[in-house]
Amino acid sequence: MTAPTKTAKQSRIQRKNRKIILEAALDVFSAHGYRGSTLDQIAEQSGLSKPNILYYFQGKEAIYQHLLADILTSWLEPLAAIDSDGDAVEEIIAYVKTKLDLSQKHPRQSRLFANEILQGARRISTRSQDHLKVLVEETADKIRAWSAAGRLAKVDPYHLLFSIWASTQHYADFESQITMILGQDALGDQTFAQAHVFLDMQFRRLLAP
Amino acid sequence: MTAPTKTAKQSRIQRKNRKIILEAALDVFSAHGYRGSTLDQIAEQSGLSKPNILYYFQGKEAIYQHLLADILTSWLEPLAAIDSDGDAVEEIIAYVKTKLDLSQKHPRQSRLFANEILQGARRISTRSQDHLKVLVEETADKIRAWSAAGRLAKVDPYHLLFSIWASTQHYADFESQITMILGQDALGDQTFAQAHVFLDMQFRRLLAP
DNA sequence: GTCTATAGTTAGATAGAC
DNA sequence: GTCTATCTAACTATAGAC
Repeated sequence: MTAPTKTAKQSRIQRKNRKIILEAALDVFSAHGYRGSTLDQIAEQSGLSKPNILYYFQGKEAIYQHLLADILTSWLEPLAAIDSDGDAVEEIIAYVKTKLDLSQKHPRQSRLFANEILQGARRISTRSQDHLKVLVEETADKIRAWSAAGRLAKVDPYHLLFSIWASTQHYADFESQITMILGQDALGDQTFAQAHVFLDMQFRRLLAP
Repeated sequence: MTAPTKTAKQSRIQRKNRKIILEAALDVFSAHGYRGSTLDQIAEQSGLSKPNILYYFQGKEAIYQHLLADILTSWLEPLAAIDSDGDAVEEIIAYVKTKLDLSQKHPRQSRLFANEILQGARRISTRSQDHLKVLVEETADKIRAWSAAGRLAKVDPYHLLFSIWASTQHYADFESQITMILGQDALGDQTFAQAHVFLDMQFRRLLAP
């Protein structure tokens, strides 16, 4: 009778069903966006009934918010991991590779996030937005320090980050266009290996001091 | 009584109202995606009534398809304009600038297109998809020829195009994230000038033979 | 060519039996 | 915990008066 909440202790079956629902919802939301997705689709994809889904989550928005929060966290982690004491070029090149790997392994998360940003980021809390901004600011400071120390070419730190995000996430977000061009069975290990070679070269040439 | 079609002769008032509707629809579709947009929103934005809109267009999908076709055309034009007899690096650098300018001047078109690709390009006709593929293939040939002639660094032509598309369209498609980071009044001439300096440097360093 | 009224669907969410 | 049945709201589209 009492609906489980995020903080309450959960039984094994509760955890399992919540996980099933979130997995199905990630499929649906990433493919159709928030408004384009329906509880019916999530119900069918998960194998649970619609009322049953609403027993585990307060509503459509609550499911979406849960997914979005998880994605934001995994999105920000690699940024914070950039080590200002490490080798400048190698740190950034490693960040590029991490982001590209995320695009390959978690394309649905990338697409859900892209959908959200594309439509104005209305559903991202001010709290999360501020968190993102602070982390970017700290990263920009690291990059500026490296540039000033002559360990990195003099580049605008913000536009460098935009370029890295854009060119790595592109492989997840624009997957349908890439398969349109490279062929149906495109986005396998081989294509990502080629992408890695290309991006590695692009950013090494750009960043060499 | 007889609804105007695309091919039929149109009166001045018909052309004017169709234009008003398409302009309003571009606002709405680019901000909310296809499913997230309603005829009510387009009606309010255009100042026309909902039935009146359906007098000029067969339905919601027809309006969207009209916009999408226009966007695909303007998207492909600059690709075809790359001149294989021109200076290799300068031709590609000019293409980068053209794409960046398109992002600044037509962000709504870019976002509508990004929404469409992101959600699987379901509404782009096979005809248009083939057209895109052929044009990309021709451009890849030009790039390979330049590389073979030593006028361009040896780079994978497809991943070069992906990188250019991603990094230029990013300024339109991820506008809400950019303003989140750079501040509310970010996407003006100054930011685009900085982006141009950055991308110019990035692709010159990459492409120098 | 434009309007009001409304038909016909589909959506999110709830009630209450089991 | 899970189900069937249902409420209410929103949406696309059409009918028919003016």
